[in-house]
Amino acid sequence: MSHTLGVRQAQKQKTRQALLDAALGLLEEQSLSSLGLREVTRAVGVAPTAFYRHFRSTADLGVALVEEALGSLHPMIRTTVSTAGDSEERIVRAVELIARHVDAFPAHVRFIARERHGGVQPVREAIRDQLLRFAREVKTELAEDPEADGWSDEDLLMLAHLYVDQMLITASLFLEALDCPPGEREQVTRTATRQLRLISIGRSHWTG
Amino acid sequence: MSHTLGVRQAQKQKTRQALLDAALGLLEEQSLSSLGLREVTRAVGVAPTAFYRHFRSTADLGVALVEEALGSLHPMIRTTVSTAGDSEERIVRAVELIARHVDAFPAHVRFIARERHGGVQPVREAIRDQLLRFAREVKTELAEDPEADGWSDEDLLMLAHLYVDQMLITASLFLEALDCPPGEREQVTRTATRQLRLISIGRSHWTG
DNA sequence: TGTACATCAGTGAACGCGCGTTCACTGATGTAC
DNA sequence: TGTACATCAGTGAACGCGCGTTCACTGATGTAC
Repeated sequence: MSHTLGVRQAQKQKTRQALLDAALGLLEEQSLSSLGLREVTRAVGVAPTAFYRHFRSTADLGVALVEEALGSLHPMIRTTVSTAGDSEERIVRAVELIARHVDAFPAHVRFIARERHGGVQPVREAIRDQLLRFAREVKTELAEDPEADGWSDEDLLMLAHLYVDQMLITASLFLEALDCPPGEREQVTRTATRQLRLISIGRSHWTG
Repeated sequence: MSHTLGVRQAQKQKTRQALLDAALGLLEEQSLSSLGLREVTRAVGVAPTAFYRHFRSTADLGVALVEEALGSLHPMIRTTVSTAGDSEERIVRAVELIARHVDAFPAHVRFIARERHGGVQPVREAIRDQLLRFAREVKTELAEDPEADGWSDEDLLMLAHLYVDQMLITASLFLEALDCPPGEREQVTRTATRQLRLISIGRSHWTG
C-alpha cells in the first residue's frame, strides 16, 4: 500500500502549480511588480479568491518561483563545474550546458534575470541568497582542483562569483538569441567560450 | 544679446525634468512596468493630463531615462579605460570611479540594472543599444594599447563586453552596499579589484 | 511701443474598467466511530 | 461497511479605489504688424 497524497491535497498542488505556470507565462512580457493576482487566476481559470488559498500575494508567489527556477539550475551548476576533462573541454561543455538549459527552461531563466534586480524586495533577496549558495558550491568544487593550491578562501569565492555571474550573463544572451537565426546563437557561444577561456587563463596565472 | 530659451520652453523643460526626476525616485521601489502615469504627475504636482505634453507613455519616459542615465555614465567609461598608469593602478582607479559614480547617481544605476532585463521592451532595447556602444568604445580604447597587438577585432570586442558587464555587476554590488556599514563597501572593492586583476592577467597571457 | 491674434503647456471634469480584498457560501474529501 | 460530522479548496457577489485616456477649456507667452 502506497501512501499517495489524498485526492484533496493532490488537487491543491495541481492548482498551485497551475498558478505558478500561468504566472511564469505572463511574466514573459512584464515584471513581477506589475503582475496582477486576477491576471493569474484568469489565466488558470479559477476564481480570484482561490489565489489566497496558495499565496499571500504575488510577491509570495514570486519567491516560490525563485525556488522552482533556481532549483532546476542547481544540478546543472554542479555538473558544469565538476565535470571531467581538461580546461578547454570543460569550458565547451559548460557553455553547451547553459545553452541547453536556456532551451529547456527559457521562462525560468528570464524570470531570474529580470527579477534579480527587479522591484520586489523579497524576491531579490531570495535570488541573492540562492546565487550566494551557488557561489559557495562552485567555490567548494574549485577548491578540490589541484590548480587551487595556494588560493585563499576569499580568492576562491571571488572566482566563484565571477563564474556564477558569467553564467547568468551568458544565459541571458542565449535567451535573447532564442528567436534569432542560428548564427546569433553561435556567436553567443563563441564569445562566451572565449570569455571563459580568458578567465581560465587568468586563473592559471593567478598569484594570490 | 543671448538667445536664451523662451520662457515657455524653459518652463516646459523644467516640468519635463521634474517628471523624469519624480519617476526615477518612484522607481527605487518598483519596476517601470508597474509605474503609473498618475503616480508620477502626483509626485510632481501637475495634472495627470500634463504628462501627455511630454511623453506618450511611461515606456516613452523610460527610454528618456535611459539616455539620461547612460549619458552620465558615458564620460566615466572613457576615463576609466583610457586613464594612464600601469595595469594595477588603472584597475584600482576604475573601481574607485565606479564606486563614486554609484554614490553620485544611485537612482540611475538602479534604473539601468533593473530595466536592463526588465519588462518593457523599448527600454531594454535602448539599454542594449547604449551598452553595445560602450563596448565598441572600450574596444577602440583597448585596441590602442600595445598589449592588443595580435588581437582580432572579435576578441577585442569579446574582452570589451567582459569589461562592460563586469562594470555593471560591480556597480550593482556597490548599490546594494550603499546602506550597509562601510566594511561591506570595502569588501565589494576588494572583490571587484581582484576580479578585474584576474581578467587583466588572462588578457596579458591571451593567445588568440 | 502698442494692439490683435495665434500658440500651446497645463487644467479639471468625466468615463469606463480592472484591481485587491472581504465575506459568507458550497460541496467534495477526510475522519471518527 | 455505513453514518455523522469536520475540514477546507474553490466560489461568486460586493466594495471602494486608482487607473489611463478623452475632451473642451484657460490664460500666459509668442508673434506679426
